[in-house]
Amino acid sequence: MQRVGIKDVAKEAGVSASTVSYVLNNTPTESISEDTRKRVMAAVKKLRYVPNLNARSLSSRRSNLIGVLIPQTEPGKEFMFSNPFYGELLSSIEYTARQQGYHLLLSGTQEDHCYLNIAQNRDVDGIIIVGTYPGENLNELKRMGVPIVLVDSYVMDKDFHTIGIEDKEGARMATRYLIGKGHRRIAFISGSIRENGVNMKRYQGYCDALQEAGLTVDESAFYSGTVDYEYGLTAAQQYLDRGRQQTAAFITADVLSMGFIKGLREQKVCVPDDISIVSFDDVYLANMTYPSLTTVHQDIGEKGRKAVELVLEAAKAKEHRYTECILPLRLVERDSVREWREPT
Amino acid sequence: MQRVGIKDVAKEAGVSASTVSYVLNNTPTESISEDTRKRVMAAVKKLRYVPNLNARSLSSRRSNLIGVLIPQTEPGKEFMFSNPFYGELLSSIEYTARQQGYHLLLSGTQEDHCYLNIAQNRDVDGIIIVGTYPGENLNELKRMGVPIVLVDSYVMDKDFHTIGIEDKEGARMATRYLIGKGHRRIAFISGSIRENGVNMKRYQGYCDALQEAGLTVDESAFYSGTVDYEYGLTAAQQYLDRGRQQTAAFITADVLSMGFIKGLREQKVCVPDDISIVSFDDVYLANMTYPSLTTVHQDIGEKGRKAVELVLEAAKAKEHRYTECILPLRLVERDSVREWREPT
DNA sequence: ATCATTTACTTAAACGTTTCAGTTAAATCA
DNA sequence: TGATTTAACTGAAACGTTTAAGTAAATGAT
Repeated sequence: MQRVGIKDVAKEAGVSASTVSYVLNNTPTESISEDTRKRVMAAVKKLRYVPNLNARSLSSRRSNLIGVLIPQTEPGKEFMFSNPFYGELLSSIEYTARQQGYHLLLSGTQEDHCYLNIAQNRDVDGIIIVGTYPGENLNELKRMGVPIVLVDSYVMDKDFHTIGIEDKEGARMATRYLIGKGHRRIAFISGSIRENGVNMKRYQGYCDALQEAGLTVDESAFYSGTVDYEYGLTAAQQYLDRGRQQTAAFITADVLSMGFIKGLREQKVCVPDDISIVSFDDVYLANMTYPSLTTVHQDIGEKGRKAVELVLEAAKAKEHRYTECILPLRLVERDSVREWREPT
Repeated sequence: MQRVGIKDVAKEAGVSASTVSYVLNNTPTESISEDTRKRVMAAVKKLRYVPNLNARSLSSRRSNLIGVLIPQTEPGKEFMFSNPFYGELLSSIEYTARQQGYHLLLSGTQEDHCYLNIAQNRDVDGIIIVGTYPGENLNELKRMGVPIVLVDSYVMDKDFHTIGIEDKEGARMATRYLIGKGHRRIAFISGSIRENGVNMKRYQGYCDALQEAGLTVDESAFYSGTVDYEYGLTAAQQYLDRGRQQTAAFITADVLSMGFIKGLREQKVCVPDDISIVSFDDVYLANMTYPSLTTVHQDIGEKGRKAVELVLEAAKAKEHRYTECILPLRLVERDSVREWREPT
């Protein structure tokens, strides 16, 4: 099975291999006559030539490849998309990249350090990392001048471009909204709160809103686990076990809310009649479910587009300039919240 | 920024580059002394050497890369994962591939023929194509000996391995189930019915079940659009416009059901009280929603695993042997169906 | 002691591009 | 007219691996 290479095209067109390369790449510093250009293109078409991008990468050190790392929530858990948020984000990244002639090298991230490989191995032009990772590995990444965009990460390091949202402000907005509806005891339900993480920021926003309103932050209103449907179910059980002390909950992910609502419903506790919920993300799902979720909307599509934009910009720029991009949020009112009047 | 290459390792370890290569690849035909092996590994560690996979691909014609093509339902539509099914499938594929040391080259597929590029360009070891595509392009693919696995496609061509499910039988099972619950007028709601496509098979199963039971296949019970939430909403409107003639519906995708249920609810029509629904796929979502969906369960994780298994098996085998894999289905009973007694 | 085999390597030619540094021949300029 | 520039190419050395073929020393068989 002989591949047709650039030399075959050259022979067919009666020119040298380099000329073919210049034609194909439209190299701006080289001048090619209209005639040769046509002959080359004809040969390309005739022989069905498609350039081998591996060879091109090797030679030029550009690969037209973007590495994308998506967190795999649990080590053994097969579905990294336990949160549909990632699917939507990935989809947007893929689409945007493709429009610009880039392909995606996709990998989930567990405990191992496979993203190092992705970076160094294939000469990717840039890397988009979704979520945060242990700092030691990030340091490894820094030393290999590949541009890196961190999505939803609060690693404050000027060597990485970042793109995120106003997590704290969004959480504040959500909590305030519940307070505005008359709620005084509001649960906070989220994945794990690591220092400087997204959930931490959201917790801060939640606390701020409570304090502004003169309400106390209650330890027993705090629920923390993993960001998935299962923990939503668990949180519901915990809520019931603790005696249903809150009339509302701010939940940091739609998928968590789904589990929470389901868990409650199994015990005949209804949303929003018995407890109101505001959640976060506004994934596609949030409007499909019953009750539909009142949630903090973030533009996931835009997040993906920006991530690609940033990474390609950085790849093309010669000198490193740090960029940060924070996307706006807004609250979308749907059916998971009701006004609350304290029974007298 | 000088990359550390195999030569640097060789120099450090005091051996030739090929020896390093042999050590790294554990080439079974070469014998290496324990001493050199250790020296090489030490040098690798010391210099932080990571092999360049592009060069390796170029030289060996193996890339440890699997191309994955996921359908993008509509040309302009950004989210190829309009159906969460694809996200779950992709996730499984990614995980399985990674366990075996393979990475994914991901691309959506629109009208353009980008999957040709993926195949030829990067020397992918195999391609997994989800859904069906215009035959002409498939012919192009055939001529470049890359193993190809078609997922959920009824292209009957022994040059492609295939993996799928008993679509017809599953639909029959679903429809029968509704009939067993007393329903006599059952709608069929699906995406477009292309010749030989998955939806066509499911339609056949639906028809079979009706005919077995002596029921007539009614034109006005047939709804066809695109496989997404939006069409679910539309179908609901159509159902209402046509005068709610059916007491049940077999819907060929969970995501369609979600839209359908939502669309009905907006008009105060309830599932399962007013109309029963059995759908297909059993995506993660199907159990999260209210009412939870009675649906034909397929093992999406297994589908992904099998796809990778097949493609890698084919990549390693010297001679081409056609394989086909059909996964079993089962009906999962949840809350979207009720018994129906014809009012007298 | 001699020849054949095995072990443990090395050399060098691919793999298919890009790109720097020439090399012509024609066009332009003084 | 001769010198200089420009347009249009070509040759060959990278890029970082793999791998077939070769070699020298050590081992084994006769």
